[in-house]
Amino acid sequence: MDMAWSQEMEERIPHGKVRTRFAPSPTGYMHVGNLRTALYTWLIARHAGGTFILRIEDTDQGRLVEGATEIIYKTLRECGLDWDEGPDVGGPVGPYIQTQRRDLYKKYAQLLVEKGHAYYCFCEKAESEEDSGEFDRPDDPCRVLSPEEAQARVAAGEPYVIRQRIPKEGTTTFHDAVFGDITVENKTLDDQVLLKRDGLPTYNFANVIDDHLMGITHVVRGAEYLSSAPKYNLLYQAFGWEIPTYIHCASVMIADPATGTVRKMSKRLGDPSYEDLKAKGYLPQAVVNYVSLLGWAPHGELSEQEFFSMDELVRAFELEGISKSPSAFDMDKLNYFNAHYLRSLSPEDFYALAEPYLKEAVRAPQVDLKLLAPLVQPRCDTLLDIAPQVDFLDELPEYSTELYCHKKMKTDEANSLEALEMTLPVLESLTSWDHDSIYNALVDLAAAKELKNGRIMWPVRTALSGKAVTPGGAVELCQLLGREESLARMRRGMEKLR
RNA sequence: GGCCCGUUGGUCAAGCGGUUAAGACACCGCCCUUUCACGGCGGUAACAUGGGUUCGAAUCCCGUACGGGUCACCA
Repeated sequence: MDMAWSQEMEERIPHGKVRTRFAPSPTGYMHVGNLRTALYTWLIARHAGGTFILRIEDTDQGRLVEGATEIIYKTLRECGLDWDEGPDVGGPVGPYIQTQRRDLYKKYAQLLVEKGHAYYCFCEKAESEEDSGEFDRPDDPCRVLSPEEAQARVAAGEPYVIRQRIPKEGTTTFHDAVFGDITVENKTLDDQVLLKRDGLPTYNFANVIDDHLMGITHVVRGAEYLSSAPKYNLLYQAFGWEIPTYIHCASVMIADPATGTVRKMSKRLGDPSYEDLKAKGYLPQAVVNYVSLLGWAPHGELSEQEFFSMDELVRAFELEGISKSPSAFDMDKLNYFNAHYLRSLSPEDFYALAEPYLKEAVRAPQVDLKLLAPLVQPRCDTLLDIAPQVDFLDELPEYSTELYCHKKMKTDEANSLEALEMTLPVLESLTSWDHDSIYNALVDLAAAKELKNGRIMWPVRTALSGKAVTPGGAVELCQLLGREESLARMRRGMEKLR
């Protein structure tokens, strides 16, 4: 057989540098667990000054989702995970979409058949009902077909798959950078399908072929693939190829309030995708930073650091820090990270992000959103927290006069009315409506009456907002609402208290 | 069920034979303060379990329990 094609492919493989790949299936939104895998894969490449490749694994024609590839691109871009080679940017070992590599897999599968490490199978598609309760698979009769007979049936046009021929005896050991050496008995491995009836490769086969032909040095993936790793080794050995470094990452779990336990994250059960989190007002940097620490921890002197810029992450990321045990995604902690990133933003940057949310929530024309933004900035976990804090600016809500009673401020309904009555004329006579003028007027009034500031401030704030909690206090609210609206709301408060 | 993997506070986790077993989130308390936040200070809380090995074990070995993964012509 002419093996020139094989030689040719080999020659395209880049050597000498770390090369990693993220290889998602375009089957929908990007899951938080996928994002973490992508991040670790990218970090390993960047840390080593290597190459990061994007490959689209679309061999399951039945599960393709329209637009999913674009979502993958968008998510990676927003998270700062740039790729050096991929479907859109090309590269030396393309194409980077598996369905465009179709013929390749078939050739390699046939090569394996010739070498005796695989065989044609003409059996009907096995029923794979998980609850069949049957775990033992009978020997495949096609395994013992003579090559001649198999060839003849193929030539006759009979549909077939190609299966890997796993040795019945012995053991296979593989090495994983996270889990160490793992040995299994070959008899526990089944003759997995390599090439499907439709001529496309299975995930397990396409991975080995592509990872080799693309010169991948470090294979990063979820621990759910740990048990198929021995079969990969057998495949690499059958081809005589060098085995890449495996890096299996334990699953990302999520608390299940229904059962009070944790379970593996799943999109099907409504667990958060990157898109979901973004829609819920989380920042990409916060998500990336938080996710980086889910199953990895920096070592040495960095072990107490939790906030990392991308550059810092690239420098700090070491395989040794990857955890063997699954970790639970914790919304509280994500909130903490998001709040931190939100607060770290410059006023300008925060305003740019918050503006659409502020505009949506506040229509009153006199409210200066640039004044409002810094007040809400330290009070938000997510951008979605903005609206409910500022809704009172448009319209004074109905409220109970009990709001005027505050133990620590020593206020009650009676003395609040008095406070408002004495404050109103002071504010009415104010010639300038800026922060300092208002503040000084109120503080001076309190001093003149020998009252604690709170005795004045609390009633004013309450009258202006009708809420127990507001961004900013009495002075800030006066500023935001403007003179007329502020005075009107104070009069309204006095009416209610009388 | 077979095989494989895992197990430090509620959660993320440091630790890699000798520590008062870090730190963070959450929770609680105090301080700051014109509310609430922010910020500061402090507190509650952990090595699944039983055997070894060792002068000494959260760290090494074995068993048990519990949890997870896998056993598709899905990835």
